[in-house]
Amino acid sequence: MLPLPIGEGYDYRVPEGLDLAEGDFVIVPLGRRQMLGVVWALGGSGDIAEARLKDVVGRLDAPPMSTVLRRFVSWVAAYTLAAPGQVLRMAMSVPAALEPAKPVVAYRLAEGFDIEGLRPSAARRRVLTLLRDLPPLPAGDIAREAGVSSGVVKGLAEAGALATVLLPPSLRPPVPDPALPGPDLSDDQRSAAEALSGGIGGGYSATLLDGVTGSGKTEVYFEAIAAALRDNRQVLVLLPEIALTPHWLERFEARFGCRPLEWHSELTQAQRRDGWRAVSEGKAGVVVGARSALFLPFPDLGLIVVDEEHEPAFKQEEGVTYNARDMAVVRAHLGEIPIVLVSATPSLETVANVEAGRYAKVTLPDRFAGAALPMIQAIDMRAHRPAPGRWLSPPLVEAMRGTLEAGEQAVLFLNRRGYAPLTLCGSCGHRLGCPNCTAWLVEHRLAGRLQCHQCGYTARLPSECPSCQSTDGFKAVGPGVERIAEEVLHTFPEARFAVVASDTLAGPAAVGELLRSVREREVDILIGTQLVAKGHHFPLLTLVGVIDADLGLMGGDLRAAERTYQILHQVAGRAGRAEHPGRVLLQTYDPDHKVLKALVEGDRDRFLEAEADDRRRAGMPPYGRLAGLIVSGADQRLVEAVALRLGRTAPREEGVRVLGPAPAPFSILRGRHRCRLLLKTAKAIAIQPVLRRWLAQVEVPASVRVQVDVDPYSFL
DNA sequence: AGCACGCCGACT
DNA sequence: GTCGGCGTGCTC
Repeated sequence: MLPLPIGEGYDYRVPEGLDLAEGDFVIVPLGRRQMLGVVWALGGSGDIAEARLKDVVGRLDAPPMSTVLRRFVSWVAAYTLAAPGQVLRMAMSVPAALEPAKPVVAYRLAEGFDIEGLRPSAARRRVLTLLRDLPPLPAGDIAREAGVSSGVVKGLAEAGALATVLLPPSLRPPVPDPALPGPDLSDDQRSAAEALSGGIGGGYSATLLDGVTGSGKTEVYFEAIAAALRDNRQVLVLLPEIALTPHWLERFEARFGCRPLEWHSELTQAQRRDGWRAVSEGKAGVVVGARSALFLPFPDLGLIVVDEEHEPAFKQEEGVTYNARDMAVVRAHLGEIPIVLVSATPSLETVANVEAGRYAKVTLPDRFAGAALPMIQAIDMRAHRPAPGRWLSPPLVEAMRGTLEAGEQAVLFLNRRGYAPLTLCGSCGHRLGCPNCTAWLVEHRLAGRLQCHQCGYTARLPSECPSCQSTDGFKAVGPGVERIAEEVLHTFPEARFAVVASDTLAGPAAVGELLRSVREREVDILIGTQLVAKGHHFPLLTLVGVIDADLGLMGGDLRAAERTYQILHQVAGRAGRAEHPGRVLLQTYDPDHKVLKALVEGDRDRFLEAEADDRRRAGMPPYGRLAGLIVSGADQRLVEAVALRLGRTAPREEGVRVLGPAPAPFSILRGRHRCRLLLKTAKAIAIQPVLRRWLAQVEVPASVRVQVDVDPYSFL
C-alpha cells in the first residue's frame, strides 16, 4: 500500500534474499521515482501481469506497522469511501520518524587543552566550569545550564577547548506517574472512577462519562488513565483544538507530575519526529491530541478517552472526511480496549448508543464542592429592545453594571467574528461580496480589512462603491464581537475589556497571556466567540450574557438545535464555578423555542428526548444514515451536468432516498461551482455499498470532483 | 502525490 | 519558430 490516493494497493516482486513480513515499511519504485510504502499482504492480487511487476527496493529498519493499525486504516477507508492509500498517508505522516535516529552531538572538555591560549571571557569560564563535573551534554543544554548563548559553546568547540562526543540517540519523554496522590474525590466521583478503571485490560468496552461542567469529569477519567498506566499500557486522549487548552495540560501535570505527549498541527518537524518515535517505541505513556493522533503507531494502546465527545471539531471536513470520535470507537474495538466518551452535553448519537445498550453510561450528578449551577434566564428582546444600532438590551446592561460594581467579571458571547457580518453601500445598497465565493465580506475593523470567512480572501474597504461609484461610505449591518466591544466601550467607558476570537488570539502563547490577565483581574468584560466557551476556570466570572441566542438556530441544519444547546450550555458553564453563584442571560426573540426552554429549565434530558423523537420521525441520524455528495468544478455547466446525471441514476431501493441535486448554500467556493446531493438510508442499510454502486454508474470528467461525505456534519 | 505528456498563448 | 502555462492521465 502506497500513501497515495490510488487504487487498492500495488503488487511488487520480492527479490531473492529479501525477507518481508506484513506491516514492513518498504521502498518501491513508482514511475520514475521511489516511494515509501507498507507491505499490506504477501502473495499479491495476481491482477497484474508478471512481466509488469517491479522489484521491491528494500526494507526499512523500523518497527513494522501493527496489524491493528493496518486493519484500522482499511476500515476507515472502507467506511469513508476514501482510497486506502489516502488513509494510510495519515498513518505515516512523519516519514522522517522511520529513519534511524541520528546520534546526538555532545561536548566535553578536551583533554590536555591549554586554557591559557584562550581569551577567557566570563561566559566561556562558566561553560568550562560547568563541564568539569558533568557528563557530555548537547550544545543547547550546556548553553541553557551555563546561562550563555549557544555561540559561546560553538566558539569554545572551534577553539579546541571542547571535544565532540556522539551519544546514542535517546528519547526520554517524561513518564507520567500514576502513583502520585490524586485529588480527593467525592463518593460519586470515586465510584465513577472505579467503574471506568475496572474496564482496563478487560477488552473492548465503550462508556459515556456524563456530567455537568464542574462535576469533576476530568479528575475521574484521570483515574482510568492512572489504572491503564499502572497496567503498563499507553493511553490516547482526544481533545478538540488541543492547542487552546493550556488549562487541561496544567491539570494533567498536577495529577501525573509531567505533561503528556502532545500531538497537534502546531508541532515542528522535529517535535513530530521525536513524538512519533516515542509513541512507536512505547515510551510515551499518555498522548493528548487532536483527531490526527488517532493514527499514531501505539504498540500497546490500553485506553482511549474522547473528551468533549459532542464537539463537531472531531469531524474532519477536508480530504478523508471522518469523525475522529466514531473512528476512535472503531480503533478501540479493533484493539480490544476500552474507550471513554466524555461530555456534559452528549451527542444524540452517543445517547442513542447508550439507549441501545451498545455503550455503558457513568453519570456524575453534581457540581463538585457544592458550587451552585448558574441561574439561566431568557431576555425577551421583543419586550426589551435595545436602541437602534445597539445590541445590549437594558436588562443585560443592568446586570453587567451590577457585576462590575461588585468587582466581578462578565462574559459576552457572540459566535460571530469581526465587526459586522454584512457591509453595504449607503447610497445604492450594494452588498460587498467575495469575488471567489457566494459569501459576504466581513469587516474586521481592528485589522482594517474586509475578509471572506470561507476562502480567506481579504481586501481593504474600498473608498467608493464598486457598483454605483458613490463615495458616501458603507453601512455595517448586524453585530460581530468587535461591534459589541465598541458598544461596551461606549456604555461602560471605565470597564477594561478584551475581545477573544480566533483571529484576535494567535497561538497558545496569546491564549495563555489572556487567561493570566483575566485571572489576575486585569479584565472586567470578556467579549468573544466560541473560544470563550472553552473550559477555562475563572472564579470571579459571575455573569454570562449571550448576545444572540437564536443565531445558531437559523438555516435549518440537521443539528442546529442540538449544537446550539451544547454551545450555550457550555458558555453558561463559565459562570460562577467557585463560591460565587453565577447568572446567565440569553437574549432571544423566541424565548419559547425548545432549546431556550431546555436551558432555562435546566432539563437537558427532556430536550434530548424531544430532539430524538424529531430525528426518529424524520429518519435522520442517529436513527437513519446520511451521506452527502458535493459535485464541484470550475465549469458550472459541467458541474450541473454531472449533478443531474447523479440525480437521474440515483438508487431507488426500499429505505433509500436521494435529495437533490441542488446548488450548495455556498454555490461558489474558492472559484469552484458546487452542487449537492444527499443520500438518506434506513439505519439497517449499509450506506457504503449503495454509494459505491451509484458512483460506479456515473462517468465524471477529470475537471469535476465528486466528494463523498459519510455522516456529514456540514451541509454548506 | 508527483511526474510526463500535450495542447495553446507569449516571446525571439 | 520555441518556451512554458497547467489540464489530463498514469504509476504495480
